[in-house]
Amino acid sequence: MKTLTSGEIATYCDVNLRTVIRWIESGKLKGFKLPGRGNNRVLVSDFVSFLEHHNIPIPDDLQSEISPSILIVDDEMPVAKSIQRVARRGGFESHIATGGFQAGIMLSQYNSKLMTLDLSMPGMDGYSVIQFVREQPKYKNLKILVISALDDISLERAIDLGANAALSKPFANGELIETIEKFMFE
Amino acid sequence: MKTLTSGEIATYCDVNLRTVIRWIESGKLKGFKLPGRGNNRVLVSDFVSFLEHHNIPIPDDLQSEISPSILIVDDEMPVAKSIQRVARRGGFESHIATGGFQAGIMLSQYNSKLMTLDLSMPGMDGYSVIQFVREQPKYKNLKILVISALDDISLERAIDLGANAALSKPFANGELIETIEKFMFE
DNA sequence: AGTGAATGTGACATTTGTGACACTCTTTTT
DNA sequence: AAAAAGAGTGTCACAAATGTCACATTCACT
Repeated sequence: MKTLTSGEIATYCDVNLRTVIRWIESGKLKGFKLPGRGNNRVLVSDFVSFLEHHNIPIPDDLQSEISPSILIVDDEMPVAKSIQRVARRGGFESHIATGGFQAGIMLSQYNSKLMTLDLSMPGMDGYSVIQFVREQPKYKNLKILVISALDDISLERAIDLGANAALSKPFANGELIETIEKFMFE
Repeated sequence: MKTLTSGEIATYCDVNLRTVIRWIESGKLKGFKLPGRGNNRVLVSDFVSFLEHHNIPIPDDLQSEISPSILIVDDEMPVAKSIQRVARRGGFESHIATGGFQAGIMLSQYNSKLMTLDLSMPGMDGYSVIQFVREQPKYKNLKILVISALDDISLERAIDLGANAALSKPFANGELIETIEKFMFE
């Protein structure tokens, strides 16, 4: 149930804020007003259907809202598959990347909403991945779920660097699906 | 997601606004309409490809939108920097990625026309990178220039997998700039 | 509580879309 | 060769949509 402000919509549509407010007032764009002074909010789903209805291109970072997917980054295929199974049972689409390069490409391709990340992949520094992603404004909404066999200190460091949560491996399926759902439903 | 109005395009093309609207309506120029009375907007990228398609010179201030750049993938910063120096002297913009993940993200972020790739980065298999990129239709026009200290057999294998050229390290600057220019100018 | 950024509002300035028609150039017809 | 037809573009006036600006208010932080 994520919402957008009039200003955000103005940015997305490359249009003046004044115009967005007029759209909402005239009913062209469905929205609602906050109690305060009547600041506007628009449901992402309403905004997306508004865009579709007018053939306006949909920004990349909203793509992940309408068809949210999970990117599973793990070099051990069996582990990745088992994560994927849990995700699928929860009804989520997911993709597997077994290397850093593939992960980068796929992340931008699918605009995933959530990325599960193995910290200790050979030759790939999970920390620097977290750090790098967090420097990119494009992925500010990406949720990062660290899944690692390392100790708690390491997990905490990952959180400090910007991961949204961390699970120690091996993980309990119940715990995993719970965490996934938390992030996928925002 | 920067967009242009019909008026701006009219100015760029030194043409009447009426004409621009007709282009859009007839489908010659891709665009979309705002909800209000149907004011037109055109994505900069669509406009640029429209210009290219009709051999119309591209205005300077749009040049930056498409200016092709080079992505330098090498974990050794000094080597990467030296490649970058050569590229800069040739007048090419370039970016450096020191890890696979960063390379993947940057490749999609910048409009890279050429990627230089070190085959033997710790924990990152250059071959699988080539293979993966070549499977992606999105990057079918990306030129891959392998720069590696490995033997000729390895370089040949890279070519077989889809690299466009290979240089052995250490490389001669003259040779490098020559190769870069060959690919950057198509 | 306080402070900077974001939002809403009104009045006003600009830009844009539309329709009808004129102009130019090329192609087709006579 | 002259005339006619056609396609593409420019011009004009007007209405509608959008942008701009200043300012008050509220929001989202510390």
